[in-house]
Amino acid sequence: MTASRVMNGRGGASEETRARVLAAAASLAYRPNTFAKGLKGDRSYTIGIVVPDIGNPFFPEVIKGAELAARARGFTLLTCNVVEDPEREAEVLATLLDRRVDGVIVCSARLEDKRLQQAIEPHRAAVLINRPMPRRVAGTIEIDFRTGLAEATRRLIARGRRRIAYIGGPPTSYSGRMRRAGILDALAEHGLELVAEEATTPDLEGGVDAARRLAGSGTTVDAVICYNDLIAIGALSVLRDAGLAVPGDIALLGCDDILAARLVNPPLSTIHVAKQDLGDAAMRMLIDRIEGRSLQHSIVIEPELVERGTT
Amino acid sequence: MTASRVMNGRGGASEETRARVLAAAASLAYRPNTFAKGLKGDRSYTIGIVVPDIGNPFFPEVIKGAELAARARGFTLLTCNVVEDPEREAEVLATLLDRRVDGVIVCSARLEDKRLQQAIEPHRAAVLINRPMPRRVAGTIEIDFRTGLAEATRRLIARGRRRIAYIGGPPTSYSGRMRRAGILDALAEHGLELVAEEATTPDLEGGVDAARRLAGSGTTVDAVICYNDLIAIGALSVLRDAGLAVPGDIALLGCDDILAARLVNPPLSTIHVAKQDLGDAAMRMLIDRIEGRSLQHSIVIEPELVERGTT
DNA sequence: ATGAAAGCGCTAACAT
DNA sequence: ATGTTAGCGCTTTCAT
Repeated sequence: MTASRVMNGRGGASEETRARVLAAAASLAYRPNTFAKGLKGDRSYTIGIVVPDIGNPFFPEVIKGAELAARARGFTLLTCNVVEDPEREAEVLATLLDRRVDGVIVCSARLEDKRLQQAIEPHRAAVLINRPMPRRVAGTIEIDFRTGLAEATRRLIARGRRRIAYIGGPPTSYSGRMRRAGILDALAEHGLELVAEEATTPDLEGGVDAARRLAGSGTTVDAVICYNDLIAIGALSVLRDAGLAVPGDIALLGCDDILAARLVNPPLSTIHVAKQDLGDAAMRMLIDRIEGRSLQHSIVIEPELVERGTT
Repeated sequence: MTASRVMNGRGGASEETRARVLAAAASLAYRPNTFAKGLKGDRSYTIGIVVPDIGNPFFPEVIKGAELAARARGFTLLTCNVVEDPEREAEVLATLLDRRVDGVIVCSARLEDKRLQQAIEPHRAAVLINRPMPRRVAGTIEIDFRTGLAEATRRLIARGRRRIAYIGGPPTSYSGRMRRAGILDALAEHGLELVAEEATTPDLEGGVDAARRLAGSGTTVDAVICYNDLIAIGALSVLRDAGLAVPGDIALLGCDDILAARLVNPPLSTIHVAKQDLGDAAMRMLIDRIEGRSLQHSIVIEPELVERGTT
């Protein structure tokens, strides 16, 4: 017991005893056993973070932000990759529960509402990124894509674009629906509608496929808005191969502002999201919830249009 | 005890008892306590993976490969980001030990040999990616950058390049030293030497800085080989801004073959590394070591030159 | 200031 | 086929 007190800096031990304990610990290369600590105590100082695909450059940045914030407060991160599969998401959330994590952050959850709520409720605390949820169940950090995309679409219209197409991402993505809604909002203000629409996987190949389908459909289009930058970059290569000028013939807009966006030619116009800040904010909110001070339930981050060479 | 037997599928329980236990477990939403399991047993079915920077697109791919392999065998991954700091690396390896992971994979370790060995030895099993180590201490997966870069340099020389510069990465990177050695090997075969050399951080900004220093030094150069693609892409933008033609005036070669490499303009010639395979191979080797069947100690993967538009 | 007892949830070893 | 005992390493509670 005395040793325990000394090792945890609880005081209540004479200076001499303290020194002896510390010396013994050092000579034995003592390290506390996390399992024993966790078995008794009700805290594991571990947090789970779930992302749809770590291979998508958006998420490592979020993880990085979250990890830095976690570490600063003495928490370790358990990163779980779901590979875009809702089943895996449920599975992973259960595993995290078994591991007695103190809380979970779920990025862009792919599970439908009811099952998501079921998977999350048993957790002591949770924060969702880009997905609404009753405050009792989870805190939320939302990027206001609806406003962001409405704004961007208005800009496109102001530049004379009328025949706008949308290439969407996973059907289960809440933020994807918001992006689409924002576009429709702006379009409606001008009595316009989407002239074409495709849905695809949120990666380069998905962009290539969708752009090909779009080109094959014969619909004339003067702007394409994409669910994310990866899709936009894939589409860009198809447009270029088809001999279309970007932005001369067709304007192109991505979303996320990943590293590659400014490297392609022409550099991709996109909607910038502060990815590390997102992870940082989520982690702070989660730790607040874990520690019982639930200051705020919902944070909304405004994304920012970055016009580069494709609009 | 009977419940334990049923839950672990150990048999030795009547069909009727089994059903009752399972029913009770379901109605209680029973989930085993990982800490209690871990406290008793000597296995946690958790593996730690340490990377220098999760923000560098190379590593998420490795993690993805490792995670897929781990999950297939019932292990969970603990991902740790070191942000290029050797101290953090030692710290993280100790934390992983506290968490009683069954083993660790360390990617491109930044710690110097002695401390690295000390940090790794107490672990039950370890595999290092791109760093040699005595077989008793850790298994290794190595990409043969020396041969790869020698080959690539020979190709550059064959194309008439003579004034070759190298922009290196972190001084503590073993694989960086191998890359450099490969270049020197090929150069020496033709009685050549490096005409200039810079070292920098392995990211876009590092590439920009180093290329500026190179340009400012006044040395004429007709080819630049870079530690990785990120540096090469940063350098590319500087060269372009300086009005230099790539590859007309200067050839440029990266390393890793990250996604962005084929997206820049002109597309970057680079040395392709099978990143997911790397993670997969490391995880298999680690699990073999954990389970006592240490089939092989060292795997060498040959990288492959991909010539695109910058050479 | 120090220590003894008990228990967290699980399983290996040993009965019955 | 089923149950009992004990102990993994730690901390909380209650003495001394």
